[in-house]
Amino acid sequence: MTERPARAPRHRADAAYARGEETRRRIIDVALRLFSERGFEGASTREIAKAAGVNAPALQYYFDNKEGVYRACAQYIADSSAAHFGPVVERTKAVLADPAATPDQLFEAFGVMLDALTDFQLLPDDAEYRRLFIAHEQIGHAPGVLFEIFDKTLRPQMGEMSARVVARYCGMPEKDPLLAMRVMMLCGQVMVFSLGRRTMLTKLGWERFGPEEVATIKRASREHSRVLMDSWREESRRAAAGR
Amino acid sequence: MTERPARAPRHRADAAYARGEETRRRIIDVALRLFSERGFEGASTREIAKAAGVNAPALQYYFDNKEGVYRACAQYIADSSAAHFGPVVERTKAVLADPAATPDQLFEAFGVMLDALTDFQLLPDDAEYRRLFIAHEQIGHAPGVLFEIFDKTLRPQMGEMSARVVARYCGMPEKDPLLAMRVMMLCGQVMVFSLGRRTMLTKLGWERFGPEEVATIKRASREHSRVLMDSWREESRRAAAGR
DNA sequence: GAAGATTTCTGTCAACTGGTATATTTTTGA
DNA sequence: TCAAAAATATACCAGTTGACAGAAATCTTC
Repeated sequence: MTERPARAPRHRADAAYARGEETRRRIIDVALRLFSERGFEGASTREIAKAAGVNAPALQYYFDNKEGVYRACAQYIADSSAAHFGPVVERTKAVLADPAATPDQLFEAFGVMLDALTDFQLLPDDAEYRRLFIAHEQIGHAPGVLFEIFDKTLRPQMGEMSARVVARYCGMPEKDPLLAMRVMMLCGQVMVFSLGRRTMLTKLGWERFGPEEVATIKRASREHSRVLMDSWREESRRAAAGR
Repeated sequence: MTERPARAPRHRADAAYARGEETRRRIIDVALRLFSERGFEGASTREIAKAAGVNAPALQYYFDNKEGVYRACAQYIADSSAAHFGPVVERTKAVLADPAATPDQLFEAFGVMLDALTDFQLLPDDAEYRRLFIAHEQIGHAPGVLFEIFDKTLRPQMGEMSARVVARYCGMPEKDPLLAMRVMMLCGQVMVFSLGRRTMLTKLGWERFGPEEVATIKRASREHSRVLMDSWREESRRAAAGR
């Protein structure tokens, strides 16, 4: 492998030559939609270029190649996701830092994370694009760029926070593999609406996941979580007493 | 639209000319794998033909066109799925037909359905292909052939059976939309392992869903279902008493 | 206002796609 | 054994794809 040859100059993010940055954003916007709808291979560079109002070689110019365009889209999603979950994670962190946190506070912290997950997957307009984009990666039908980013930051954070908060609520050890699975299954109740979107909508006779539907899901998932977490708590208590 | 022109003769399923049936099966085998891995558009007819040891026009000969090949694959999955779930549905039907069925029997009937779902999605070797094939349809990245078939038979059957059995266990009306959502979320606990396969494996630090892992999931999902269904039952009882 | 960097455009390429027409070989049944 | 049916093979088509080279236009800076 030799060094990357001196090629066409990359664009500048300065205020100067701002036009480039503008079209760059426009390309990402359009590409995000098309990659989501048709997958990495299904979306053609020409189509992206046309929809963005530029011509084909512009993609090479701004992103080197098709995968570069995809990579930029993934980064965009990662950034917006981090912005969405950041505050929630901080909130949970604060609750966990308080050694006198009540069970209700602990449960509420988990509930807020669950709500954030629900909103993220079902509510906003661009949730649909995110969902599809992720789905394509999940079936290996696209470079796993977004997954890589997620696996490094967001997922571990969210995973650890929820595990810790549930562990403390139930009096279980934080590293228990059973705990991890249980937490996953709690999240699964919500995630299934996103991952199995089509199935869920037809089965429930819903048109879409509007605000009311999402509220219903949130309520149910909280109730279920409360019931299950209470039962785990009771179980831990009995185990501790019987020891 | 004029009538279909008299084209190349279709193959015969007789014992006579059995070789054709053989290669037909071989093509479906290979196509199933490739469609699952790369999606409808991602899998090229030439590649399928080559992997099946035939040449390109053979696909036209046996299945008219690419979508025909896909359709045959979907039908194959649908058939094998029906074979998998048929006995379970019958079993539940029998329990429901017994007016003296005990709560334990009712719960067990639901548990068996949940187990079947888990096995179906996680265990067998070709579960992976089925899963991916379905996933591609779920993101609209393939003709919705399999979904159509499923929506007509399997899904309504499984859905109605599980709803009825849970309703009777909990003393809820069968048509309650809340019930439908609750049952979905119960199934979601299991489905999330299949739909979000990659995420789940990395989060739990598992290599694959082997027999032990599946057993663990089954045990947990049954416990959760029992706890939740009991709580719903209690809720119905209270509602009936307080009325 | 010119030099130089940045951005956009035209034209072209080889590779691959699904599909077709048509010829050849194999198998069957009388 | 031999004609018809079935199965396989050869050669080709028009359309699309990602990528590239290089010219042209636009903007910054001095």
